[in-house]
Amino acid sequence: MRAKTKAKSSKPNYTIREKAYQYIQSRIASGDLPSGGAISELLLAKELGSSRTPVREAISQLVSEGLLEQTPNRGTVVVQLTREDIVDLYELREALEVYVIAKVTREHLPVEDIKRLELLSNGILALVNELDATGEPYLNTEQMQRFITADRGFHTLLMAFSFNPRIRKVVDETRLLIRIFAMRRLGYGAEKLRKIHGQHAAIIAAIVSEDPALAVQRLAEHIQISRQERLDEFDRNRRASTIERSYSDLNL
Amino acid sequence: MRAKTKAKSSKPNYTIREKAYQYIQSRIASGDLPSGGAISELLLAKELGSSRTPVREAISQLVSEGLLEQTPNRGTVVVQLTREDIVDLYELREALEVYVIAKVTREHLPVEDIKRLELLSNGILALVNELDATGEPYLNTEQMQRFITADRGFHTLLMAFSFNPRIRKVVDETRLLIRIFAMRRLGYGAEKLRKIHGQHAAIIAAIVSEDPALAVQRLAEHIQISRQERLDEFDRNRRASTIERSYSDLNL
DNA sequence: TGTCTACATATTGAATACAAAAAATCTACG
DNA sequence: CGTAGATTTTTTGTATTCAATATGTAGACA
Repeated sequence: MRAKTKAKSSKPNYTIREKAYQYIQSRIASGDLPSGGAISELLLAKELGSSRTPVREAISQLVSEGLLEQTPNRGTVVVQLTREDIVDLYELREALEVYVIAKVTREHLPVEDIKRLELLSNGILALVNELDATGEPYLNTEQMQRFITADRGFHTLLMAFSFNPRIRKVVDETRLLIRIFAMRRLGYGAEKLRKIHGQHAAIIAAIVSEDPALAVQRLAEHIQISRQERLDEFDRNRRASTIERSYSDLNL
Repeated sequence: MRAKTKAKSSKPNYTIREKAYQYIQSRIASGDLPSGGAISELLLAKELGSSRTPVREAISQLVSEGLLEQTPNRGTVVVQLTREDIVDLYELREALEVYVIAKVTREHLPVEDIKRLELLSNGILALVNELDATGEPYLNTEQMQRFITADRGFHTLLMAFSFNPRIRKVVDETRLLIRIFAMRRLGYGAEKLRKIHGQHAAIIAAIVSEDPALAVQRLAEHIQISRQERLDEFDRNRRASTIERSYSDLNL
């Protein structure tokens, strides 16, 4: 097995630039800065109590990571994913995750690593039990947060086993974009959670039985299901906002 | 088939920042700024006749693209790929290219697109003929350039058929890094060219016969062979520079 | 001679100032 | 009224200045 990769990304970074980066990203993630909304360097600088310079640099970075979009001499806006963007992002994810799981499965993953995957997977099962116990139909916000952490952790850990920081970085950025812009997922019920847990468990089983083709097939399917959900959501939102717009058109 | 994607990346960009970006990148690509060498904002600004500001922004972008490496309050250096970096980069390429060729092959590529691939592939064959005709054992610089163009074009075109600009971007950046830092390939002879052409032709054949698995296998092998060459080259260089260093150590 | 501290120098990070371009507003004219 | 053009305002792009941090060096002292 490959040695643990050098930790070159250890940047405590007390720079204002980094603070600006965190600040802007969190405001995008929270939906505070809406998709398609304009970004004002001056305003952000004021809010941060800094000059425009570090804000500009943070914006540059966010542009290169795909969260913002810039047109010269015009300005910067929060990216607005199209339907095709979602498809493209999921393809990218699928290509890389599938590659990694094939590699990982071929290379005989240590038992303790399998255990860690199962732990994360069981976190989802725990949420199912909570729902069953309380009788609530859907996850509340805090539980939803735990679900996202567990689900994300599962995939992140799987990617970590590739020992390829570059693949990891691309997948992380891809997942970030999807999460921020194509995911307002609400109302996860016990049934859906059970399905997802089942998929994760099936993937782990395929890894344990050292069947790369099966692992690939199951992970690909898992991702494609997730993709379809995002697309359905996107279509629903678009239909909704189109209707909304029609109404406001009538008001003119 | 998917519609042609919107051309959002059309930036003529007369900004100094963009000039600085081009300038620095070309100096890295030419080997003028050596791997591991320090980057001076002030010096580059002077050379460009500009201030540090646009240079800084260009540097930021190059950092995010992986050509430069930055440590806060210390400075910026041209990235120096390790052996593992090369392995990682080739894995990334393989994951994405393999995914794309599978997709493309399944989707029945139009004849004219196949023709375009063949055209590029034949460009390599033409070089073989030139070598045979002139009796030269190896490609000269100009021919080498044409080979790189043809070889790169083949893969780029293949990726273009995916109609996924995000995958294309990642592959492009990956290939750029490999080309700049892990490729000082010289002395390509007729035999090597024939092999590469054969591999390309075999890949095209697999696409034509609409056999995704075969196409995948052949492309993967093609990439892995290239990877091995880079690694061998890397090891040779390292051995050479190690010996060199031993000598200079003796001189102390 | 070796090491530690103080000072000098260089370089990055950030703030401010200025210029140029685009957007918004206003005005004159049809 | 509406529109074309001019003017004002805003915003981006660039230059310059200032501050903080790190590096290099010289000299004092053990």
